This record gives sequence, C-alpha cells and structure tokens, in this order.
Amino acid sequence: MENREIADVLLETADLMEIAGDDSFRIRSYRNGATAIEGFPERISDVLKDPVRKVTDIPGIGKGLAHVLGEIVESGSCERRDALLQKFPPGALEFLKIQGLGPKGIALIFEHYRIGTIDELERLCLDQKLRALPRMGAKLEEKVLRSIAQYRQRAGRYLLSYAEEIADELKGVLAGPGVDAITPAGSLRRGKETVGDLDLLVTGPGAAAALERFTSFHKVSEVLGRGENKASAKVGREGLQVDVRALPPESFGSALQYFTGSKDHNVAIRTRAVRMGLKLSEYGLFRVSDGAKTAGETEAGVYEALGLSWIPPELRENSGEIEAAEEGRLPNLIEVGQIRGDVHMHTTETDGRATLEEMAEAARERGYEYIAITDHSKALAMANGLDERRAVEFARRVREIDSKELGIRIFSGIECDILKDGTLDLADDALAELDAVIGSVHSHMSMESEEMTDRLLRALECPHLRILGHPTGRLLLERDPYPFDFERVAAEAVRRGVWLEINSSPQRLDLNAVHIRAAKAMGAKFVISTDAHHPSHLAGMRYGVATARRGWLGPCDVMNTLPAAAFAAALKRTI
DNA sequence: GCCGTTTTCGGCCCGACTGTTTTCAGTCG
Repeated sequence: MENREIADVLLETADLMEIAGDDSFRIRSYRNGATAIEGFPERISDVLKDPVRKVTDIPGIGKGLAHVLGEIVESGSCERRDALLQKFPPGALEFLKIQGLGPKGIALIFEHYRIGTIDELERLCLDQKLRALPRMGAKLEEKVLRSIAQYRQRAGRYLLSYAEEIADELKGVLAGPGVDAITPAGSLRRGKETVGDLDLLVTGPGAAAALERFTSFHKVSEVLGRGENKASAKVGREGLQVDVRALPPESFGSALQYFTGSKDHNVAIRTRAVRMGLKLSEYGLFRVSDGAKTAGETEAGVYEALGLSWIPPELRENSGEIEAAEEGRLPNLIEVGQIRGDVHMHTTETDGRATLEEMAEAARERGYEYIAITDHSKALAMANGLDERRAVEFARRVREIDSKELGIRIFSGIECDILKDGTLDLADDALAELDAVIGSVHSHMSMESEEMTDRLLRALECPHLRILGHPTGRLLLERDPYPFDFERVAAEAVRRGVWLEINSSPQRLDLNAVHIRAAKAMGAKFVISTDAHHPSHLAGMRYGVATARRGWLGPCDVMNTLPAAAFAAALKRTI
C-alpha cells in the first residue's frame, strides 16, 4: 500500500469524524498524520514491517495513529472509519464537496432527513426542505444547487498528477518479458489538467500476458471488459477507468495518434486525410483507391504522409496546430530542462513543511541555478503569514544563507496577499526590501467580475509587484476560477511589466492553457513555478511546463529560463 | 490524538464573511 493511499484513508476518517462532531484536535491529528505520511520518503508499510523501526519516530505519529496505521495497512481501513461509515450513509463524504455545506450542516441534514446521495440532496433543495432546518434558508438552497451542478460537471475527472501516478504504477504491472513498450496516450499524454480515463498502449509479443497481469492486478476493483487486444477496468479507490490495448508494431504509430486525440484534432486530421484521398484509422493510413497502407508504424510517419510535421501532443486540440504544422511554423515549445529556477515556494517560516535550507538543497539537487523563497504574508493568518518586520528579517536570513554559497542562488521574496480593495498586504517599504514579490488572491473570491477586475488592476499598480500569482484562483475539481476580465488584467500586466504565473501545483495549473495563449498574444511574460510546500513538490514543475506547452509557450516567453544573473536583472527592472 | 515537559496534562492557528438571526454559528481559506 502506497503512503498516499494510507494518507487518503486517514483524511477520509478525519472528514467522517468531523461530521460526527468529534474533538477537533483529534481530527487535526489525523490530518497532520496524513500530511506526515504523504511526505515521508519511505513506504510506511515497509517501516511497519521492520521490527527495528518505529513509525512513532515520524513527527505527527504517536501511539494512537501507529495502531491505526497498522490497521490500514492490514485491511485497507480502520475501526473508527468503519464505524463511522456504518453510522452515516455512503454518500456522506461526497456532501463535504458541496460548497456551503460543512460537517455541521451535513450532520443536521442527516438528523432530520434520511438521505444519502447527491441526487436526494438536490431533491431536498428543490422541494425547499432545507430551509426548514435551523440556520438554513433559501440562499443556502440556491448555493447548494449551484454547487451540485458544478460537482456533477467535474465528477468522473481526475487530476493529471493522479492519472500519472496510476499510469506509472500500471507500467510496472504491465512490464514483463516480451513487452517492448508501454505508452500512455489520451489526455494524459496531451498534458491536460484533468483526465477522464487512462489509455495505455502495449506493444510486443508479450502484450497478451500483460493484459492478463493488468486484469488480475490487486488494485483493479472491477473488470469492465477483457478481450484479446483490449482490457478495461476500474482501478484504485477512486475507480479511474483504464483501457489497456495490445498493439502490433506495424500500426503502433497510427494507434498512438488515434488514442492520443483530442477528438477534435483527430476529426480534423481524418478530414484532411479524406481530402487527400486517404483514410486514417487506428490501424494505419491507407490509400482509398487501392487500399494500400502508406503509414502507421510511427506517429511522425502518419503526420508526414499527411503533409504535416509531427505535432507535439500538447497542441492537439484543433486550435490552429494543423495549419501551423502544414506551414512549418509550429512553435518551439519550452521543455522542463530549460527551467533554471523555481521562483515560488514556501518554508516552515509560514505553512511550508521544510526549512529554507532543505528547500534550497532539494532545488540544488534538481539542478536549478536559483530559487525564490516566497512565503505568505500576514493576511493569511492560518498559514502564520509574515508581517513587515518578519518579512524583512526573513529576507535578511535568506540573503545570509545565499552568501554562504549553498551552491544555488536564493532570492528573497514573498507571496503577498492582494487584499479585498486591491492593495497589497504589506507596506511598500517592506516590499522594496525583497527581490521577488508575488501578489496572489486568497480571500474574498466571490466578488462580482467588475469588482474583482478593479481589485487586480489596483494590485498591478504596486511598483514592487513582479509576479501575479495563480491569477484565476481556480482549484481543479474543487473551485471554479473567480470571475474577472482577464484581457484587461493581462493587458495591464503587460503594460506594467508584471509577469503572469503558471502555477504548477497539480490542483491549480493556473493560468490555464487558453489564458496563456491569449496572454502571450498580448505580449505577456510568464514564470512557471511550483508553489512547493515540501521538497517533493518541486517535481511538479513538469505539470506547469506541460500547461505552458499547451499554451504554445517557448523558452523565451518564460522568465525563469533565464540564467541567474539575467533573472536577477529582470527582477529589478521597473517600468 | 500529538507533543513537550513545568513528567502527567494542557495547549494545539485564526480572522472574516455569510446568512441567518436578532446576537452568532458555520464555513472558508
């Protein structure tokens, strides 16, 4: 059992405990324990097996949780969770994802109505029965209905990072004698921020045996179908659908092209083929006149036969890439290796889980030339945000460490809250002391579009602001972006020389590809950063880079591809 | 439930908004 899965059980238990009204500090301990386990470098199940090791040596794990961990590794659940699942209907945990309903509200609903599904909750709102309960009213019913609609929209989708995790695990399962290659296709290959299902292509004489291993994999919860060339199954606790296809080498290229999509891209490509007297399917590219096969072994060969240069998967959305490929003007896309520094990260000074030194060391190991330490500002009280005095003091410490030559340049910075009125959370003279100021919205997100636009425009007026952090505030599968006039804000950012962040956190990926491309057209500059709260998060850079590629960005558009000295100079430049 | 220690239990992060009240609980970040 992976640490991540153990952590999920703990988090789920904590959620249930919250509905049950358990002690809030005990609940927090469960959450803290989950965080500790998720970030732990070794497998907890191995540590548990080792008679010499003690899980209680992990900070945040005491006697109580050690016992719970044993139960989880043993059975996949724990007594407390099972008891709570008995007490509440199975849909209880889903209810927590509905905005406006918290644990107290859910408990109250369960007390009065026997419901257990989102559908029944919707019925309750439509029948105006929620308002009969204390402290609930018409507005809440509306809010819940709106939220249910959003919830349904994202149901059945998974974060890119999660799909990648499952894909990596399945690669290990599928690998074996006679298996030449295992290639993920679909939206995972295109680097889309969320993924509906997973397509894995297997080639080689051992492919049939690989399908067998797949369907008997212990994390498969339900086999949906199993034929000679294809197997489908639901995998993992979340039930992600995975299709594994065995392919002959002669049609690998056309199959990869076909299963990578997107649908729109493929429709356009096939239409193009028809116009050329060809027919494209997953089995190959064929001449209509005599049925002869003209391509199919490699993907590049398929595109070439259609008069196109090979199109990077991230661009395949039928949004101009085919024309560009035809005219030989596909963009030179940015690559992960071109990023020279991560310029948005947190430390234990606020809500990060590693020290400044640990983060710097991890960044150095990744081969970065520089980083910026950007902890939170005071408005984010729950994160122990920095006030002016602490911010300046911390910047001094950062500079001291920097001068000690850790083998990496460290810029002092802050992720400063953009307050409700658009002013920044810290005074100008304090911000002036810092190398890199990111401005981000973390509160008052339900403003009207006009007000939010004004707020962001006002923030851009601050002369010290260098980067607009996660500009739309979305949380994937959780919270929609706040509404604002993106064009106006991007134009103003360009005018003032403020860079737009592409936040690589897999829960954010903010800006999205569409905004990136629009902003680039307006002349915007970007940074791609991870918002890391732990050394392990630094690896998330690839998601941001994938998103940037989907937005057609090249290395020249991204400031943190600059060498340290040039980046430092760019930080200083003011309009 | 964890931690730290003043070794045996007290402290653990909190401010602000929202919709519901008629003084504030619940939710959110």
